[in-house]
Amino acid sequence: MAEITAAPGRRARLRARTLDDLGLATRHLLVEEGVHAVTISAVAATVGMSAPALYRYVDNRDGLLKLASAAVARDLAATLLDARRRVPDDPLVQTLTLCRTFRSWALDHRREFGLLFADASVPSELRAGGQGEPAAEALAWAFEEIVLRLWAASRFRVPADEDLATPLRESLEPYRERLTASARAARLDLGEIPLGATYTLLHYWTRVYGLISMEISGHLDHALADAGPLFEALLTELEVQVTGP
Amino acid sequence: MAEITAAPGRRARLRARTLDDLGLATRHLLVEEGVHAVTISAVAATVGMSAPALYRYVDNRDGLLKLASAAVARDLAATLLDARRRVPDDPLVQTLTLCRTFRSWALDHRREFGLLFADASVPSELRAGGQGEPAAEALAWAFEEIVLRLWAASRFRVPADEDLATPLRESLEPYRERLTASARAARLDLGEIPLGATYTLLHYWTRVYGLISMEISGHLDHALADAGPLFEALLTELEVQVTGP
DNA sequence: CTAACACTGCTTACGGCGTTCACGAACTGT
DNA sequence: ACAGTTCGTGAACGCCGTAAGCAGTGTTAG
Repeated sequence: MAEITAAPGRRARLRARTLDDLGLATRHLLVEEGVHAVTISAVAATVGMSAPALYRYVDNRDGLLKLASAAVARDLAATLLDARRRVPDDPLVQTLTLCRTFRSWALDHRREFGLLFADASVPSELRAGGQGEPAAEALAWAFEEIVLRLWAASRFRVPADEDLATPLRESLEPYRERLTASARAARLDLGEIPLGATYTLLHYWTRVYGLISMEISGHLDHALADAGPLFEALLTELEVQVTGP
Repeated sequence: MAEITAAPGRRARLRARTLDDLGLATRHLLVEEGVHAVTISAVAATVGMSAPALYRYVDNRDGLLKLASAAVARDLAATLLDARRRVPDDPLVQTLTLCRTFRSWALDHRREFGLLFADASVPSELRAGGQGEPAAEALAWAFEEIVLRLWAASRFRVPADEDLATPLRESLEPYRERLTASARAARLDLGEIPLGATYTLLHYWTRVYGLISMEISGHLDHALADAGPLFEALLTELEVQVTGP
């Protein structure tokens, strides 16, 4: 039920509008009052329908969250793309911009951030991208893509293969393949990506993402009033890694 | 209501037993079926009472989670203390042990981990320690304490004050004071803790905690089948930092 | 020892929520 | 104009959290 593929037409457009409205209303409730306030009846009331009517559009309550989630993911993607477009076509600048933009977005959209990345309530079911790609993966790829570009452009220093412990090398191998595939799909020609580069990528991604998510979830509150400077220190480290000491 | 301070006696002991049972039942449901399965009636059924009877022991559904949360926090604390006790009295060894133990515990107790640290559903209300200290803070302090001890013992290299950007220095200052106070409370005499040491502390704590929480919430799945080697690489880095290159 | 009290658990009851269903209204293509 | 699809409604069910009143049973003061 729900999700009927309709031929394009006036009716289909109306349906799409309603779906948008539902996503919007859901998101509004989510932002203003939290996930617990996202209830079928509340959303229905917001868009001016009766509760059961929503079932023409979504399968259940989680469907609403999925809807909002997709909208939020689009919003985040647009924000990141936009920030990147406003900035010189330099991979380093773009990398730093991406990180900073992601952090500000997260700080300005804490509950949406929770919905997309954190919430354990509906785990791994909420998909954002078209092909069923979780938002977190799409975001990771945005980071990976620009850092790979950065690496391709500057060939910054990365650990040599033999400096990586054997189990680490083995666990990175599939990751390198996935990166190579993604890069090819994005028409990025990088030749052979060294394992050290994938390690460095993961290193910074885990730190960037980890720091932001800790900040959002309040796990840094006991130490810092503002995690901004710590985040900037991280970016500086990244910059030094790329431009050399 | 609930939480009546009773004089010690047979009845009080019975009450304590029931509270334990409730925590246990809650935890069982949480682990086996997820947070959503933790419902007043389900817990009541598990312990063989009628649902309203639970209100003699907790204020509401969240009270159950609080109960379980406290039990889980005790369990984690015991696990960590125990692991530390089984290991030589060397700060470096103990630090590494603490980190590894925390990670294994988290992997073995994903839902409990979510309850203690992640869940946005009942945020910042669940307190674990006696004085209303969130579990995350207690855990952070466990890490901080041993690393401070490690620093005191080996005075490993940390960034000089002037190598830290000014805003970072300023944002670390209150943290240093809090650490100094905590250290004093724990009868750890360290003299003046340099800002660089607090930075290094925060650096590794964010990486350790960030990595584990990313692994648990599945945000590394797209890259690694097993984050173990990456985690070990992090610990190696910490070790190198301490013992020197 | 017994009378008053505190504690515990039960039944009953209410309101809110998610969800299903059967019905009618409105729109669509022919 | 008609048959079929789509959309929205009100009624209804079951589950859940929670409140209130009632009835036993341990506890304690006289």
